[in-house]
Amino acid sequence: MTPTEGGLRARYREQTRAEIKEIALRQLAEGGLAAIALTRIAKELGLSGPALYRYFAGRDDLADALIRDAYDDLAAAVGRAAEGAAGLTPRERLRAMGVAYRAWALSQPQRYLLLFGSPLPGYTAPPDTLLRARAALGPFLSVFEGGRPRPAVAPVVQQMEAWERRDPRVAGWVAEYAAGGDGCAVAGAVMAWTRMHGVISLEVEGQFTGMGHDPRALLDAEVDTLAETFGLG
Amino acid sequence: MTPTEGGLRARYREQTRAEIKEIALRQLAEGGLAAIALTRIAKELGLSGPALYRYFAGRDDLADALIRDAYDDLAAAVGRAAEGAAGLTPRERLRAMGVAYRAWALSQPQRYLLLFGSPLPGYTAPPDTLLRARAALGPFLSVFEGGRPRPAVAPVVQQMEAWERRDPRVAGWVAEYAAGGDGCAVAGAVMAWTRMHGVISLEVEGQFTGMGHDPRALLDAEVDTLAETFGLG
DNA sequence: TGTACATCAGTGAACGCGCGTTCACTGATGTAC
DNA sequence: TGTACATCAGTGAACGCGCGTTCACTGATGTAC
Repeated sequence: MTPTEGGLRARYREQTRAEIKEIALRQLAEGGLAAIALTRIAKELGLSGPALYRYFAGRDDLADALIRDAYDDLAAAVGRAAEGAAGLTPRERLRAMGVAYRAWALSQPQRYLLLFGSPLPGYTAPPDTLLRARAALGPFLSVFEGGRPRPAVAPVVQQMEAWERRDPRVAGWVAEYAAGGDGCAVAGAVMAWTRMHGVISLEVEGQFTGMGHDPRALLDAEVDTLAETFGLG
Repeated sequence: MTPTEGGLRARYREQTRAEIKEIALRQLAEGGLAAIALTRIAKELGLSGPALYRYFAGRDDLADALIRDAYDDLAAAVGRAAEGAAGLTPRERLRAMGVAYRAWALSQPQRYLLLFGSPLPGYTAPPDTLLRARAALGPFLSVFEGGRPRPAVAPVVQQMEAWERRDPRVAGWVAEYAAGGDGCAVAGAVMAWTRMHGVISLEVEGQFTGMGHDPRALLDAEVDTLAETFGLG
């Protein structure tokens, strides 16, 4: 008998799974991915170590779940920002989404690094994370739709167009977020991603310590110059 | 008696230190920072574990040395690229240095992540790494010297100017690489850094897997648009 | 409504692992007179 | 040139640590007739 849909057991089970992930997130925040230890999670929950294997197949399985949740959470945060700026100009929407992206990262640095920091050698994320990552980037597509990119980024735009023609899943992804999307939309979204990551990851890692600038101003500059490069209004 | 300058013992000592770092670098390349283990280094060297404590005060001390070396190596690579492109236009020099920076990172990904990847919680790099990091960024200063930055980056330029006025060590740093350097030079160098890091770190971590673009083209686009933004020739 | 059975959550003991680091020591190498 | 001594490299044993994971098990909870 698989546990009934809304049965008591099934509900308790989901609740315990959630508690486990919650404690794991706290350990992650305090000491990074390496600090997540099933043994200590169990102790904190008042359970014995092996009990956790009722809820997760092992350490990697737990890590998978955390990564999935984090991508979905980030995608939701970016999505909310996009909705909130729905009526504004592309440039303003881009800025709002960039701010939301950064705020998400700063509020939980280790969780950001879980997604975009150094990968743990020997651990490979599950394949469906690719889709979740694209969902987080999706709202950026619509910003760059119909832009007039400058010649300097033309090669990237062309490569993205070719990619979209080649891979139907990509075309589907673009269509979902930007009905008339083209290579320009993909190129813009990817470049927004790399630029935000460049600033935010260094900030989150503390590499800006002792430097005389406001990281937020740096991010704004990146966003604005990107809007210029892609000819956004 | 401290070991004589060029004495036999001192030379052997330096040689063994170098061998230890060499093996540690190999372990780093294979499994990241977490994979560096004194025990296994000793075994590979044919020594007992405690023997390593003659050469390094402990694991953190060894990590310090690796980080110092890596920064110096990166700075040398960038410096060579700068020298090789000495006579060219600022835009061409920037591109040459960007290519060298990326090549260094790709040729030894884990070493790049040692410098710019997720920091190991609990470990703090020694203070002098700040100077070494600036040395690696130094050659970029001269590229942006005398540029005409667009309004979108004006806030960053102003912040950098204020920083330069406030902190004499920064002024010294700038003077060393760009005699007539100003806030524009610092802003350009920092933005070059964050943009390169954005592209290169994601590439090195494998985040571009399955995507339809050439990372090199992406880096070129970043470099070219940056040259435009700062009004380089 | 009661009973027999399957399914589940959780336990305690144990395995095996590699790690960083300290300690008291031995023997070789260099140095000072 | 020889001798006494300080300094160094390196050893082997040991400590203490926490980890992931497997296993056989007990008892409670749900389910089917």
